[in-house]
Amino acid sequence: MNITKIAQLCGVSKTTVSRFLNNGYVSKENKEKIQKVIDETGYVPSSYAKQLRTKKTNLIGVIVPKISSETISRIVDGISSQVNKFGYNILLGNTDLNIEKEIEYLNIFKNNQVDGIIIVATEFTKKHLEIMKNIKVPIVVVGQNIENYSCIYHDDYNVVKFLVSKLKEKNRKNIAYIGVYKNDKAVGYEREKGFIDGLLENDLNVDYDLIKAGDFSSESGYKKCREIFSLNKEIDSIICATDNIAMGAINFLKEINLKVPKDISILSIGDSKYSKIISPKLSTIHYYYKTSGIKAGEIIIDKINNKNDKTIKIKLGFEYIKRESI
Amino acid sequence: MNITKIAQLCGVSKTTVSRFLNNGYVSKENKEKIQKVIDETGYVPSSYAKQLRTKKTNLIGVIVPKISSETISRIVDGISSQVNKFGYNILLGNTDLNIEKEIEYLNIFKNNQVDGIIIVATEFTKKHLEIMKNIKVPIVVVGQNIENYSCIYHDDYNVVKFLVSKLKEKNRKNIAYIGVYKNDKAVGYEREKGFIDGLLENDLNVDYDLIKAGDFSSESGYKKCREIFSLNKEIDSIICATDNIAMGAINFLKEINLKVPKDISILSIGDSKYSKIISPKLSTIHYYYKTSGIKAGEIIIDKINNKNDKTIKIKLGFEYIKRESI
DNA sequence: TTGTACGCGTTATCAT
DNA sequence: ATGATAACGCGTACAA
Repeated sequence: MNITKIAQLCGVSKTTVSRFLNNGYVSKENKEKIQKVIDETGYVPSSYAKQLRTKKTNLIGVIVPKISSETISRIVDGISSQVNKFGYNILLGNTDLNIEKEIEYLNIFKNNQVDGIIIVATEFTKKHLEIMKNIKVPIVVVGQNIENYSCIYHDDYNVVKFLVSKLKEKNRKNIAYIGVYKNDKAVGYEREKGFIDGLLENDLNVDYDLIKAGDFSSESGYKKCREIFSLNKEIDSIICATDNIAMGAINFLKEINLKVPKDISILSIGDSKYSKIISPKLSTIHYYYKTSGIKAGEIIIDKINNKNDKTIKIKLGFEYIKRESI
Repeated sequence: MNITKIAQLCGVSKTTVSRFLNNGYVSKENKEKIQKVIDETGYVPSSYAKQLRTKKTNLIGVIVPKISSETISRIVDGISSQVNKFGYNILLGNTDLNIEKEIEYLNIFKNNQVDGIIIVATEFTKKHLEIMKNIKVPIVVVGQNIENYSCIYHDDYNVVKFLVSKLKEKNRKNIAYIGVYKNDKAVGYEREKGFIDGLLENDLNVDYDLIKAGDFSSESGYKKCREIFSLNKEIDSIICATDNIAMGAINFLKEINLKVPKDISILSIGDSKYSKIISPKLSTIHYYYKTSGIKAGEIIIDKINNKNDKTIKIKLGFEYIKRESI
């Protein structure tokens, strides 16, 4: 079934049917006639023919490192709810933390196939930027601030500085840090930098032995915590780059019979669903992940519809959630 | 840039370029020439023109109730990893638990736009089935067994029966159950039915006061647990339909100073990332969510490529993960 | 091995 | 208010 056949069944030209479908001027008579035939036949216009003609797909390409992560899936949730309102759908590029696949998806989305791209990446290499430069559709970056691109990100650097000051308030002075590898710019690099500068600003000693980096898992938190305590140094608190890491660390502390928060204070970032369920409940930072997805959706649609070429930067705030671990 | 211009730049016909792109016979000379021009220009064939011509989009429509859920995102992860291997991508339909949107997405995906549909729904209404009947592309259902459709699902009914027998082994006799509303066929209906039949098979008394249904949140688990204990009945164990619910229940038990597993045994289903982090670590059922996504991907691609019309049913097994809560 | 000519289903242009 | 016709960019019979 196609527009020509519908036109024949109605005894009108396909131009009229097309006008009917796209809200052009059609006589009442014909409107009714066409609607009836469409209902009877269950006709749906071919999206690819339409795309070929209009150069629009109503698709947003969303590139993410790992869809099965609470953080990422909340961002995607936000993007999806926002762009759906405007009739857009999501073409999902799940890269499984594989940088090659990120590049691959950028290439797939290049030129056509999608009307805009939202990318949530941990690391932007030269290769990324080179390809992105040659992409004609608008691009929005979520999670970090990349020069010359519209970005939605959190203030990772200052958040950790803030956490250090919270510990200082409680008179904690021997603070360890468990983060992630630094090629992750936001979670790895920025947060660790915030930690070190936070110590300096609060006149605390920077002991690089107490700064560890692993991956995003709770297992990593557990291991790194063990490493820290094997040094036999005095430690009264730990800042963890993510809730997951904090949970692993707490598990290790339980094993060596240290009480949180009496013996050791723990602070982390994420406010994950489980941070308020576990015991002790985590004192953590709430980040607006879903909001960041919504904002990214807003911006990309503005760029698409209004050919808005401005580079927009949105630094989202944060909320300190005090619970039991401090 | 299009195929005609590339052809001009190479001094060949566009047919030759098309053949080059689709692995047809082209002389070595021309192959090199064309490759060079493509590299220089960064040409990427127009996907919509190709789709219009071939009637293939290489897109799989994936409809899910909520992408920001550990269970769902693991399924999507599996689908994505599998279909990517065959050059397919995912068009994501996130319905935010809104049945109307499920119907909407089915309509969007109808006829064209995608080559196949994978749907993860909690409830299949008549309206769903009516639309699905009229969809020409293959459909695979994940999470429950729907007549006449290929399905990947878990054995929810027998899993809960199994859990009841585990409690019986430990001589627990007063078992409560916290589940979810029964219009969710798999998690709501099947699991609760398994619970009741499990009691009967083990010669245990069925007390409907001790069977509660809420939503999927830990808050619901907390509330329902409180309701159960407000009855002042003897209770020595609780089976929870999900890990989340179990975590909420455990939090309530802590508040009334009941020890898990000494006073109360807890069993649940899901083996979520956090079930092994919290204290006490949950004894739970491992479900193969990612695998179910992979299988769904396998089947849909088989259906697409081989026009395989058989209805395939896969009931996945489960694994009992004994930890500390029993 | 290569090229010509046509058609996929739609929308845009221009006349009427 | 309506219709004839071209064009979007590609793949593919068919002929050479």
